[in-house]
Amino acid sequence: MSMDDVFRALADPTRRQLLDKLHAKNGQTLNALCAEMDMTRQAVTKHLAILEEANLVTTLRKGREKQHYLNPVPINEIAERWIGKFERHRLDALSDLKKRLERED
Amino acid sequence: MSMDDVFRALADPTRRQLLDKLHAKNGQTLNALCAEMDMTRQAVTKHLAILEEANLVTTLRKGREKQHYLNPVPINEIAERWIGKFERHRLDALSDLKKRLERED
DNA sequence: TTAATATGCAACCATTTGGTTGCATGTCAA
DNA sequence: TTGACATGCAACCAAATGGTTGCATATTAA
Repeated sequence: MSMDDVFRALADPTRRQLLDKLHAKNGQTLNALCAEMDMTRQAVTKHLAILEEANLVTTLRKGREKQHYLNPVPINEIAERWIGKFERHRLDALSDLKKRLERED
Repeated sequence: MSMDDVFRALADPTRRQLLDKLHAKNGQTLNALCAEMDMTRQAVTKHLAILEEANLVTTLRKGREKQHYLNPVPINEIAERWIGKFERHRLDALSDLKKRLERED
């Protein structure tokens, strides 16, 4: 569960897609997460194991099912590494502006 | 310069080390960045190319030298993807507390 | 002009990665 | 109890990754 694992876990688009799925609906089971994924269940299992190793996903066994939960803490720590607090507020303001402008199209 | 490139770039510890070096002192040249790196200059060049591709580093040619600058914008966008604004403030507060406690040791 | 310095390009190689298939185990429900 | 369902484990493979060496190019300074 080192920071190194977090970065490695986030490097793969499939794993980020899994995090997005959990962000949309937390506590999903393996089979649920496999839905609409263009690969085998075993491949998804491997990805989830890497996410769990990185502490980005927590699991809870419920009978024969396994629920998966997103843990946002490590992601926040990434931002803190290279962005000072005030600089971040500035960047957030910029980002907000950009989004507002995009909505006007 | 897609988000995919950003995550891939951050996945390698050597590249994160290069970002740390630039965070400590911006505008360093290739040779300067190679100092104390346990690999050949060519390897470092490749890493910097990947960081540049991801728009995490911007370069400026000065004669025969090439200066490298850190760009924090893409990193901020990572945090925004999975952390809501208010949740982030909560996480920041937690992180601050943790740091304060660590200082007391 | 010429030698030293700073960077660029390309071929090559070992290891890691992301995926597969095949089979095993554990749990629920009829 | 037995079949269906949810997940786990392991061997295998192609492609990507991170590193090397060797040589080329461009700029500065003596």
